[in-house]
Amino acid sequence: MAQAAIPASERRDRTRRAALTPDEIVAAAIVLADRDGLDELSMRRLAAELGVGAMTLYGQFRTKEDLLRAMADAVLVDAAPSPSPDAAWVDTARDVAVRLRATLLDHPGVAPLVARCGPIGPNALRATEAALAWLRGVGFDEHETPRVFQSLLTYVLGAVALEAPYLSSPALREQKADAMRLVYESLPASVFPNTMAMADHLFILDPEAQFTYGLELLLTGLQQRHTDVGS
Amino acid sequence: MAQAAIPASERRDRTRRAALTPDEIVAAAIVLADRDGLDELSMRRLAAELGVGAMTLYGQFRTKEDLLRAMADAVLVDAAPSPSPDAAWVDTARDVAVRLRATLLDHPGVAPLVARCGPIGPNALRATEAALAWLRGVGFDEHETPRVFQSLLTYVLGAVALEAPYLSSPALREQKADAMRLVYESLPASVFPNTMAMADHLFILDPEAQFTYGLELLLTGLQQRHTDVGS
DNA sequence: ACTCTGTCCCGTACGGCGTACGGTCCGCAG
DNA sequence: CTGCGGACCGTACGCCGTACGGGACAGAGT
Repeated sequence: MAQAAIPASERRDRTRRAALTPDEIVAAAIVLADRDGLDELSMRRLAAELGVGAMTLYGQFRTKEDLLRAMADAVLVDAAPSPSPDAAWVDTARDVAVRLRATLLDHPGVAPLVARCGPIGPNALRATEAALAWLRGVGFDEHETPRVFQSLLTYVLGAVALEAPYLSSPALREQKADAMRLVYESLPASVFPNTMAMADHLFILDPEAQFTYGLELLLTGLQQRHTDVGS
Repeated sequence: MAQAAIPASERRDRTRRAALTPDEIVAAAIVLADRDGLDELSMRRLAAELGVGAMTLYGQFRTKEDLLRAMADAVLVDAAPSPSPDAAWVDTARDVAVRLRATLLDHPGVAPLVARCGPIGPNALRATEAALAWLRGVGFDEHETPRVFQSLLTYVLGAVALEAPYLSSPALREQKADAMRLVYESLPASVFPNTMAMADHLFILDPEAQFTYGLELLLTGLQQRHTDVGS
């Protein structure tokens, strides 16, 4: 093969390149997943984006699954709560939930992976530990703390799961919008009066306000529970 | 080709079979997805399960995506709330949330699709309409109702998203369990004291109780909101 | 200077995927 | 008997994840 003819610009500097690091790969994978959607993320495409051959990636990740797990965890740097001593714990709770949601929605391609992979990566573990320590610190006991943590996490992940698809790729977003318009225009108003009346608030408008609403419900319940149990 | 030699038992009764219906296909797809996991659901395998060729399926569904949407919706028959007139509305709310979760966990292979596809199928729309009508009936106004509905849905879907992977296939369940055991055994207890202390309650034990706990938080908040706003 | 060795990198190939296309077979209407 | 319309599917194409084996190159040993 006429390999000598390949120009240096496409050869990605064939002189030893300090090895393609896992972090470079993960970063590129996240960019690709967020831009084109998770379905469009293939090992070949990712490798092409990095200017290497597909099999090169398998030097750093035994499997595509491994890479996906790494992506899910990479997104969770800075997910730990940042309690300020002079703020009410409810405000800290709200803040961490809002920040986590924002982080995940910044990475709509990666968001589905976070729920699927579970909190087994180093960043996820660090954030979990910090959250648990904080909850213990504000007066929840050993039994209550994991329940509270998990409840908040559940709500945030649910909200993201419902929102992220609309952001994850132009194609999917448009397809959803089409389907919804079609439904709302051809739906018999006599059978679905409430759906029609509240359609706008149901799915489209102001997901931020919707998220806040449910979060406040949760926090109200939490506050009550907190004072009931003691501390 | 020696087609005459194919026995009738494998030919699936070549005499006109009243056409393979979409519902048969969807039912078989759900069984397959729940048994082997969503990743194992391919058009070829599904067709083989039904005793037909792969391309036969495309007579009923333009695309695999269409089939997945149909599966997501099929699971939602009976998802509508069943309010009994002499029960408190909070109890009805709890009941519908618990039932939806149970339904989705009965179909761990299909559950991820429900969040991804949105409520655009006929069953989903029927259930949504019924839920909205019920909420209006118990005193939530036009602005509040979709918020409440969406908040409950968010929590249930989040909970299912966190639980379903553990049920969706033996392979994945075992892989997760392995990863978690490994983490919990090789984790430096000095850095992760809280995670270690509460590990059992965090992820493994009694997801049902965990779900109920967060649901009660949400219902407490809802109740307070309900009395604040009026009715 | 010349080999040796380890490390990175990747060309090739295999089996499986979704699905476009163009038949083939059948029961029935004329 | 002939023709038709619809259910069914064999084949093929371009992707996918990834096992395998080998090529290129830096530095160590002689």
